[in-house]
Amino acid sequence: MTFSEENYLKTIYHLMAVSDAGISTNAIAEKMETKASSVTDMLKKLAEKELVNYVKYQGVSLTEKGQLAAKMIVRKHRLWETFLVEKLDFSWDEVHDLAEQLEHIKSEKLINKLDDFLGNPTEDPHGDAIPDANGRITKIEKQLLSEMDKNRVGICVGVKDTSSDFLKYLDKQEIALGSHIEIIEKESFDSSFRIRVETKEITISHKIASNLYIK
Amino acid sequence: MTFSEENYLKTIYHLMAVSDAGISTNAIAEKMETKASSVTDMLKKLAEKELVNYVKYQGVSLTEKGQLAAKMIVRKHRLWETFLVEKLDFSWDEVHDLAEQLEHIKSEKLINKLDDFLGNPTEDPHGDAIPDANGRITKIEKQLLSEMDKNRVGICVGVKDTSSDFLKYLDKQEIALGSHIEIIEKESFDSSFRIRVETKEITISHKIASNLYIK
DNA sequence: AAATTGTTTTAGACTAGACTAAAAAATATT
DNA sequence: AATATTTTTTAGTCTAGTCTAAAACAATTT
Ligand SMILES: [Mn+2]
Ligand SMILES: [Mn+2]
Ligand SMILES: [Mn+2]
Ligand SMILES: [Mn+2]
Repeated sequence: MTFSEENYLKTIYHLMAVSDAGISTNAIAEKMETKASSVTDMLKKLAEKELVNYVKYQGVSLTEKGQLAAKMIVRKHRLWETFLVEKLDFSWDEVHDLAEQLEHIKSEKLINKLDDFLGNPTEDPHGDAIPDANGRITKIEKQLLSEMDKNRVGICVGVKDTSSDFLKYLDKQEIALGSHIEIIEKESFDSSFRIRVETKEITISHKIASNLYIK
Repeated sequence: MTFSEENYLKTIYHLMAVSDAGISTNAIAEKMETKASSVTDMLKKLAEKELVNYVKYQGVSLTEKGQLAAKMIVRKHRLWETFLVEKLDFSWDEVHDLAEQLEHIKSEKLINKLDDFLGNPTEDPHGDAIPDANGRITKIEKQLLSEMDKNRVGICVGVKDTSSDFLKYLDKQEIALGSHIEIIEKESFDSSFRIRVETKEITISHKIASNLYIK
């Protein structure tokens, strides 16, 4: 499988996690910053290889085979991110682009040894689940901070937006995975939140709150 | 720089280490298992980018810029090999092909952090020197076992042939980097060697002896 | 139901990197 | 010095992956 094929599979996989319906050509093109015509070409090729179910004009979905292949790429991506943060001391906002390269290294043995070396982690530095060697995923029940009520407490276990900008903002506010969070007040006017992070009280916008997962 | 360009640079670099003269198109083609015409095309492109000195029909050599670029690829290759053996517990005959992939990951920061993580090694698992971040190489004086006289003793510090077959043979004979070697006898008839490896006495062919570096 | 708008596919072109076959240049042999 | 052989380059073709522009189809509005 080529780099490009792998990137398409991964994109379709991520889009399927959001909407259950058939994934549209345009949605893929937009996410990959490419043109719809390029997507159509690739979908034909992936369909030929039985990695996707593709019917002209009706969007696309992964086959079982395609799903497993996609999961293996996601597995590699998240294990490499974990390696970079845990072992090489990168910060969580730096690792995504590197993992985009590393996820294409072809070797089952390598990734399984890396998995062992890291102690078989179940989540990556952004709180996202790492599929195991068989593609199995242990889901963690978590909730967006924006959907929680006043006075609730919990632990920050993940981020929805993993952009460098957002992660740096969280660093500045000293919000990290594992941080203890308490909802002090919800401002109905602008939907902002007054929260306590560990011992410190801060105000965050609704946008921030809707990108933080709490358990 | 593309994967392919990097592979050509690396090949030219390795060929230059052997012969000082201009590297021939055919030599590159043979080493890369490609066709001479493909090589010519690429040499033009690399010359355009000022990575090689190329004059039609007269072979090619690396420019300063090309040399540094090649050294950085070799650096990455050897650091990744070291990582695989030291940290992930691969054996020395398994890592080359993986490093061929990993050497193309683009990030100075990553490779320098990896270097630190490994304790800034100066040699890879095959005894080959690892260039530092500036491309500097600490040469180790070493000698082919085949060029040593009877009764000489030393330590095995490297292998010339790094093929999986040869390395597996060495494993079988319990010859490793660091092994104490003593030359007991040189058979003039077939140029074979009777040697002591640590405490064990064995006979090795001339071909084997000419692929072992001793210090 | 027809017309408009938006989406998707097709057709055709381009680039990188490979190949084969033929031409040109260099080298070796007589 | 002329001829034969080998090496290298050129010319032209192919594939993967991308793009633009046009055509086909689907969805929405009137
Ligand atoms: Mn990521
Ligand atoms: Mn992640
Ligand atoms: Mn190697
Ligand atoms: Mn090596």
